[in-house]
Amino acid sequence: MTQNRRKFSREPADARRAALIDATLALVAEKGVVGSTVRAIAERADVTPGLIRHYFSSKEELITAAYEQHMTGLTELTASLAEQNAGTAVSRLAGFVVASLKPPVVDERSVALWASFLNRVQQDPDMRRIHAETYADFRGRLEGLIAAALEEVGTPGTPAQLRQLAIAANAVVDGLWLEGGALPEAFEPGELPQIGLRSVSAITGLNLQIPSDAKAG
Amino acid sequence: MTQNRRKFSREPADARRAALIDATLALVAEKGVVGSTVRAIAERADVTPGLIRHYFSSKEELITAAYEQHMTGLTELTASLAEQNAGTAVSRLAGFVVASLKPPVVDERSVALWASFLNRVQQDPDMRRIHAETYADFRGRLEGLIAAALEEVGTPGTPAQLRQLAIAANAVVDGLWLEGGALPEAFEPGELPQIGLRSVSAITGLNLQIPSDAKAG
DNA sequence: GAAATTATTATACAAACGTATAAATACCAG
DNA sequence: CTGGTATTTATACGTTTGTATAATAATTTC
Repeated sequence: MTQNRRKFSREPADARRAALIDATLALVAEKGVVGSTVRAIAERADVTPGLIRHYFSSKEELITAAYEQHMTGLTELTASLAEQNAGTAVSRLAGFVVASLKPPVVDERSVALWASFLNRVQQDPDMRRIHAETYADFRGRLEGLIAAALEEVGTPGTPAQLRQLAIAANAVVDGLWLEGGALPEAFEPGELPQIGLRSVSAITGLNLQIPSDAKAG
Repeated sequence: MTQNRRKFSREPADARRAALIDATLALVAEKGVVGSTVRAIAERADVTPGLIRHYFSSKEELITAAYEQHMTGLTELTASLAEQNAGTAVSRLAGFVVASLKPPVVDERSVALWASFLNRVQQDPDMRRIHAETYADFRGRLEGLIAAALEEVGTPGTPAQLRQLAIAANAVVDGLWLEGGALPEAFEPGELPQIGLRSVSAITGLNLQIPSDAKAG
């Protein structure tokens, strides 16, 4: 009988960890956390199941790591896409809103991941901490952009006002992001960025121009 | 040896179905769909696992029934709470917004359920149909209320405008609902209805008074 | 180039899963 | 009070689950 033991190569630990996390995110988006079995994750990463326990002491630890990467990655992706819009503070805010409401940020997979992790977020203290931190980070960036834009046009807000404006603007963006990812066929291409800009304009009293690349969607 | 077979009583089919669905929703909110095992659902309903298959031909069918009940129940609950605000069209709109952003509509469990079902919604055609219908129903009610309020104050909107206003208002409400249910400790009591009213006012150009019972939360 | 290291695979195990089927008993009709 | 019915319980089966441990081989070290 020929030996069927499979060939393999030893990868750098960082790359292997990253590959396992990527495979986890891909699978969690499709099947949810409980539906993503260790065996299926290993198969997606082209690795045998045992290896997962060499890098993560339990499935739970892998899930937590994947969640943290997804959430921080989402904010960083949005911020980096928004940075293309230099210039005035108002245009930076507009760029941030638009970036939040276009692909690749608006995406079925991203929303699916967010939803799949929510149960754990509500029950596991570590997950809840990550959620609170990433939510505060995103809303904080938005609040900073709004504050700068209001100052720029000569109508600065009080801290209490800024807090409420940030919560409201964040809610519009989150709501549109969610619905765009959950039910894409309900919206015309480019509709979400447009509505997002109008809404944040109305809420803040700013006049957010539609950036030239806002149509893509 | 004494017989340990448990006592039971034969319940009306409707009541039994309802009890099984209630148990399913309670468990799905905590553990997600896959994490809600048939055995655990049966235990929560104080029944043995086999009985579930007497009322539902598979776990999937039970899950679908539970989802439909949850989503239609949520919209009906909101609408019935909002009906207390009779009077002008503007106040009816305000009442609807406030009802959407207070308990019992804003609730960790409700948001958990929404999130838990999303995966199935994205992959199962039946679930997706239910999702699209309930989303369209909720947004449609909002659009009707906005249309009536705008007419009332003498500034009616075009269909295209009404559509965009409804999407935007729905996004604010959904975003606030979601964040209030996902991270309750991030908001002051009564903050969500207040911000919701201000935001929808800004978006629609209407002046939504704060109903007298908007403070509770 | 031989030896040591450890990343990776292979195998095993008890527990839990959805579902199928058979046995029992609460309730209704007479 | 006595059957008949079908709701409900009990048991069983084959898979799949997360995890633990032992065997192997790719790579590094000297």
